[in-house]
Amino acid sequence: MFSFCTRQTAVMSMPRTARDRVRDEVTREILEMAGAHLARDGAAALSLRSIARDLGMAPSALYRYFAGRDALLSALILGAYESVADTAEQAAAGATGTDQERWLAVPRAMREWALARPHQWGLIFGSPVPGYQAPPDTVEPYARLALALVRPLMEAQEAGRLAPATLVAPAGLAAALLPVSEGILPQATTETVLLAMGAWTTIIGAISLELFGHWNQTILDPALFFDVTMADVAAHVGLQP
Amino acid sequence: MFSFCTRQTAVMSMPRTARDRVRDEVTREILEMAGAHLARDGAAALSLRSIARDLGMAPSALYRYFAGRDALLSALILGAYESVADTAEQAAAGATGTDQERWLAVPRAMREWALARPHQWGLIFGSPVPGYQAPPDTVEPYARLALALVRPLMEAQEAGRLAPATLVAPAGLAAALLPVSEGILPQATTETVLLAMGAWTTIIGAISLELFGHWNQTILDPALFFDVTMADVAAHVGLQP
DNA sequence: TACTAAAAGTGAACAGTGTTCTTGTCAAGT
DNA sequence: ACTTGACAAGAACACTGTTCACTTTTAGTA
Repeated sequence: MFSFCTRQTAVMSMPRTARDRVRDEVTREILEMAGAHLARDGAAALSLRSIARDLGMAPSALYRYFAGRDALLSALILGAYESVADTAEQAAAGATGTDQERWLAVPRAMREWALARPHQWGLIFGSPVPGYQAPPDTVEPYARLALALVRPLMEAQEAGRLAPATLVAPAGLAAALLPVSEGILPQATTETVLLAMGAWTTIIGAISLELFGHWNQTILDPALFFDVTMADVAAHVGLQP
Repeated sequence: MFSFCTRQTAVMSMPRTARDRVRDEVTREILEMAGAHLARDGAAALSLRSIARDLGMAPSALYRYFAGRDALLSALILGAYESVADTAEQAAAGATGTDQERWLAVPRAMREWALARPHQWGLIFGSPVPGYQAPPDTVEPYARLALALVRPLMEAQEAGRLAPATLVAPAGLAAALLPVSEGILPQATTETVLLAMGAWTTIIGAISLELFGHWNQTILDPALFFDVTMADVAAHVGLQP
C-alpha cells in the first residue's frame, strides 16, 4: 500500500508509536469512506464535508490527512490504478490454455473489474479533471497492468508461436513507439509493438464505450461482443487460438 | 440548430415576434459564453454564476432560459454531438481516393475536431455525469456520425471491393448486433458489422487515450500512430488501400 | 516525573456554488 | 386602456472547499 505519513519517522516502514498507528487507521477509514461515496455518487459529487459527516468528525479535521479535495481524489485515483493492476496480474498469473486464451484472461478481468467499479474506471480512463496531473506514482501500476497484458504475447514470441505481422511499419514509427518497445516489449518488432498498442486501444475503448453507456440500445449483448472482439484482436496481433 | 423556446408559438418555426427574436438571441449568447467557459475550464468547473457574471446579468435570470446547470450542460452536450457529426459528414463528403483513403478521412477529422475541442470530446465520450441520461436528441447526430464513418464501407461492399472477413461470427452475435446492422449497416454480413464496431471502438479509444493524456511519454508521435493504426483497422475491415 | 513541542481535533468564518422566491418592470394582445 | 405574461433583479437558503485561531491530547526529553 501507499504511505500517507507525512511525518518522517525512522527508517522502519511499519508504524511504531501508537499515534502513527491510529493515524494510519484514520487515513484508511477516510479512504474507505471516500471510496464508498465515490462508488455511490461518482467523482464529481465527492464532498469532503459529507465524508467528514459520515465519519463523525469536523470537515477541517480531514486536512490533517489530505491536503484537500484534490489530494483525496489523487489517492483514490492511485488506489484505482493499483486495484486494476492487481487484478490484471492475478488474471495473468492464473490464466491457462492456448496463447489466445491466456491473453484473453486479462482483458476479461479488466472488463469485469470495470463493470463492478464504473466510477473507478472513469477515474483512470474517463475525462481527466482539468488542471489535474497524473501523479508519478501511477506509472508503476500502469506498467504492471501493461506487462500483465503483454506477458502471453512475449511468451508466444519467445516460443516462436507468434504469427508474422500482416502489415509493415512505416519509417519513423519505431522512434515514435520507443518508450513502449523499451519499457514494455523489448525484443519485439515495431510491427508487434504497434499491434499491441492497437490492442490496448481497443480494450480501453471497448470497456469505456460499454461503461459510459454508448451501447445502450446498440449492442444488446456487450459481453459477447467484447469476447468476440478481443478474440479478433488477439488473432490480429498474431496469437494462435 | 435546436429550439429552446418553451413557449408554444404557432406552426411557424422561425420566431416572429420581437420578443421571441431577442429570446433566441439571449439563448445563443448564453450558449456561446457557456461554450467558452467549457473550452477554458472544462465541464466540472462550469458555473452558472460566472457565466451570468460575464454576461452582465443576474444568476437567476439564466433560469428563464435553462432549467438549471444540468439543462445547460445537456445543451452543450447536444451541441458537441451535432458539431462532430457535422464535421464527420463534411469530411466524408469531401473525401477522395481509394476506399481506404476515403474511409480514413472521417477518423482523421474526428481526431482533429477532438484535439481542437478536448472538453467537448470529453462531454461525449468521457465519464458521464452520474445520474445523467443522454437526451434522445443525441441519437440523431450519433447516427449521422456513424453513417459518415461507414459510408465508404457500404460503397465498397456494393461495388464488390470489400475483402472477405477473416473471422467467423459465432451464433448469437447477429442478434446482439441487430440494432447496428438494421440502423447503420443494412445488407452487411454479421462479420462486417462486427468489424465495423471494432473499428469504431478503436477510433474512440485512440482519440480518448491521446486526449486524456494516456500517451504522455509513451507514444511520442500520436498523429503518426493514429494514422498507422487507422490504416491497419481499415485493412482489417476489408477496405482496399 | 514534570515540561515542552508537536500533532490532532474543533468550530467559526470566508468565498464560492446551484437554486428558489419575491418583487418590480416592460412589452404584447385583448 | 388594461390585463396578462415574460423577463430581470436581488435577497435568501443550503450547500461546497478551505483557512484560521483555539483547545486537547500525546510523545519525547530535561
